[in-house]
Amino acid sequence: MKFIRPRGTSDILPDEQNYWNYVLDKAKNTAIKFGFQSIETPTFEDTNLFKRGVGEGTDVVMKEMYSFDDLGGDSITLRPEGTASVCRAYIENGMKNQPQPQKYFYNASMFRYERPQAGRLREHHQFGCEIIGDENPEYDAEIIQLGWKYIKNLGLSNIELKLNTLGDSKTRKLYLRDLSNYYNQFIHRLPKIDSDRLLRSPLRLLDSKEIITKELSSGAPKSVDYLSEESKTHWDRLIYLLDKFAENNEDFHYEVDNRLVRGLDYYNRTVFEFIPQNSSTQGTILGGGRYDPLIEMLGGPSTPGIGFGSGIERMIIELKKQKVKIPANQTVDVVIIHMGGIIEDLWGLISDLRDNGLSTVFAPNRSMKSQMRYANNINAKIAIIVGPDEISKGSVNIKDLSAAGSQKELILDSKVIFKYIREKNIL
RNA sequence: GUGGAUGUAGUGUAGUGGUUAACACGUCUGGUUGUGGCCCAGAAGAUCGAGGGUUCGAGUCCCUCCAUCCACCCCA
Repeated sequence: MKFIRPRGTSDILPDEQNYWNYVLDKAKNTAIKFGFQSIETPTFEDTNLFKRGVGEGTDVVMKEMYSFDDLGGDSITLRPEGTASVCRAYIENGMKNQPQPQKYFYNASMFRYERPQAGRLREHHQFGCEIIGDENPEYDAEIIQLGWKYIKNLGLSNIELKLNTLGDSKTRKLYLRDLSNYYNQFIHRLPKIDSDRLLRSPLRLLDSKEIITKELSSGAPKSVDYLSEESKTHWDRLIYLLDKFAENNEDFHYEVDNRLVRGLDYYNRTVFEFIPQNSSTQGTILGGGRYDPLIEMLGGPSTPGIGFGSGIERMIIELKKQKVKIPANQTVDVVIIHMGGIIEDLWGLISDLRDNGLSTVFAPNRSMKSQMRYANNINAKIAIIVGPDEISKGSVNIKDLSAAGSQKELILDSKVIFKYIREKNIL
């Protein structure tokens, strides 16, 4: 019986870690520059949190949740997304008593029972950012700038930013009604997929891939025309702010796409996505929007919020596709090559080396040639060679593995060894 | 959940019904006594994704399952 990992999960092996470290470093550092703070919430939550927050009618809740009853009989769900949990934490911990708005970032596994594909997993990792407690469009602009800056700091290019507004809940109902009515006129011409969807979520028809629907969609009512006075002001202001931002950042571009829809119920007003040009269908690298009704829906005080989630795995796929140069994995600094069963005489030295910041390992107990090969194969920078001869003399041989024939005998004294390494500038 | 493609050592591949499944990279061991990278030699490593079936005989054909990939759906 062989075990294999569950479908749609992945092992992130040491060779891949430089990508993960790179992406997460850029993500965190960028968010910190924008004044965001790290937050962590549990991997699983009360199932109702997601039903209530994400929306009973959404695909995510209806057919993609990892839900189960725990031994106490409570229904538990592995989080399918991050925002609901963060908002729950905001409410539960009384974060409204902290300076507003609160700005959080997190990196966490998300779980959705989906049919796996490249860039779509059952467990994937999201770096997410949220601004909670201020409804002004300046923060819409800020979160978009943060997303953009993050992607830019990663060294990615040719990423499109798409932007839309869904209006607020009142005008949205009106809009949805008119949108449904519009498509209903053509119900007999719609492909079955879309006539089905029309009942569930009419917004979806706007970004349908069916040719007929696409044609019909060009004449469909636009959400921008249904904005309330406030939402219109909000939207216009956001556009103005982004245009201003673009004046100082030449490579910042956005495109208003009134077919852009997002799948979670809590979104209102601003929604946006960053999508690599000529990407496949699993292309969205970062997506988010405003969710003003959410906290109240979860039983908290009426509190606006806006945020985004970005898929780490998708970022890495794109980094590889664009051949962005990533720093290599950290390698070992010093390998101790030892003969004659005297390794225990070197533990003091090994300890000193580590305490002074050098990653140090001893070679496996094999022939010297094999130990040297080992040092080479793990890309170590320095070999320190000690056998019975050196022990009796109280010395070591130290060798710079990047240069041929650079071996030097030193006395077995960590200070002398550090001095030599520093002077020779080997590391 | 729907449709399609694929599945051979750790990785990448060859093998297109017939003896002990091949090659490259990687790993390990050697190339005389304690010195890596190049080179040379050798070894280990695959019940050919799993289980059934057809056949005298299957990695090769058929079925089921599993997994990966692609499209849909959905989303990060």
